Amino acid sequence: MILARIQKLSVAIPENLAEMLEEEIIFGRLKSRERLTEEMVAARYGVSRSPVREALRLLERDGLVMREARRGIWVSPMSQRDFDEVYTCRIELEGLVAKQAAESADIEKKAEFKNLLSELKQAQARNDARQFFIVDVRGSFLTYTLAGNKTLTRLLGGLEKQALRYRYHAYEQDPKIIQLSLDDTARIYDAITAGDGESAKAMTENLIREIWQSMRAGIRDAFGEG
Amino acid sequence: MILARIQKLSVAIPENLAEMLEEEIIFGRLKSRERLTEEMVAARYGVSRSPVREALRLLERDGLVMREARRGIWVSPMSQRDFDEVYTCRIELEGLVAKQAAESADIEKKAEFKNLLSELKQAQARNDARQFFIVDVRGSFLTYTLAGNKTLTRLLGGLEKQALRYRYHAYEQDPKIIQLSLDDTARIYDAITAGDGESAKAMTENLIREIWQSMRAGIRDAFGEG
DNA sequence: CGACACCATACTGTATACAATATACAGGTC
DNA sequence: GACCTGTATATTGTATACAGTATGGTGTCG
Repeated sequence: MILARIQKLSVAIPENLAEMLEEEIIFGRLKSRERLTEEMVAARYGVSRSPVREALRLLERDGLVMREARRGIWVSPMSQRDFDEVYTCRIELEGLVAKQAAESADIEKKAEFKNLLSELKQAQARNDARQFFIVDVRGSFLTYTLAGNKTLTRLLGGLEKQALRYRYHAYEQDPKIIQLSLDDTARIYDAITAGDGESAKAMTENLIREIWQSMRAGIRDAFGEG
Repeated sequence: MILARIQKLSVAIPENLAEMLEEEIIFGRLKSRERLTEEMVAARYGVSRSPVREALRLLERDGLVMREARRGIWVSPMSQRDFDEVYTCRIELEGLVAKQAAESADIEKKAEFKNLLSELKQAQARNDARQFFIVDVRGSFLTYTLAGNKTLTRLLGGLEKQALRYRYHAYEQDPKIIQLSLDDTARIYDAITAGDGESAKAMTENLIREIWQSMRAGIRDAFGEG
């Protein structure tokens, strides 16, 4: 999703717009509660309001913006409450997808995890947070692909992005949070590659729960309880 | 969602259109794989293509229609595979929502379950399947409201509808499947009202799993493995 | 000074017009 | 006859014009 969008803009403008806005929101260039007027977005990207409206519907679907009928659209507010919601859902669904991914027999795809892991380490070494998160998302999508459950992928797509907003914020506050993410991610990848569904699930659930707990106080301090 | 839409059509046309199309799809008047052209829908409901496009985006979000860029939109195909996907996700998420609903202290809302249950029994006695499912959906949304987890509600909204398609189909094949649904539903309501989150969760998971298994063969016979 | 009504403005919501693209079919070429 | 190419048509995708509504300010009245 993120990435790989140059020169694609000629087709599927709404999807591409949505991806670009997504990035703006995840990486905090569009801030929580900031208003988005259709005309502003249209002017900024040099298109008309029609594709903008559809792009905003897509963002709404993924919980990145909130619409109030006939009033407008705002970047979704962040709060500890929202964070809790996203993470309680993630625990269940990421656990399930890890289990189903582990049960896949697609050895070649599983081998990809090794490359991703080294890319993650490189990004971390270079202190390139943006790249780190982009690769991390690719890892998530690899997991989703392995699981081969389209419905689950659809649901997780809309959670992953919200989660990433919080994770990127946490990184900005304290860059060494990446270390935690990297260790966790490596362990998850290993569990999936090993092919033991039940333990992959349990590990994933535990790891996400850990991250959740470690980030929780900081989120409250930054955004309030909600 | 279903229901309560007469005279609201003046505002929020896309949402209302989506609800009506939703019903058409769930109750099988729009069949699996049937093509939907924007102009056809627009003409049928006496509106222009703009709100139709947005309504179709909403249906896409909930997995009820599939879009292929620049080719068109089709009612999502049903299959045992898709059914399995929806139900594996439902087990996790409905379990979670039941737990969180049980933990709510909103006694008045919980009391509503009693009324819903008697409505369900009436609908069953009258053999009014459509009404049965409509009330059942209201029960689900009451549970979601009690849980007070907007993110979870957003995710479940898109699963519930897909699930209902399969459940309505099963009903058409064999009307006494409603009996199973009623018993299950009553037990779930009781568990939530009792306020024991963990057991509400476990019960819900088991009950959904039971329904899943009982319907699975029939779904394969009707729609193929996928 | 406060409250209410009115109007201007800005924006969302809808309709329509236009552009671009996919599909089917006809005709030509090998 | 098989395959390719070009063109007609249907449908999606985008731009623009118009309608309706929420908001903020101004003025008037109590």
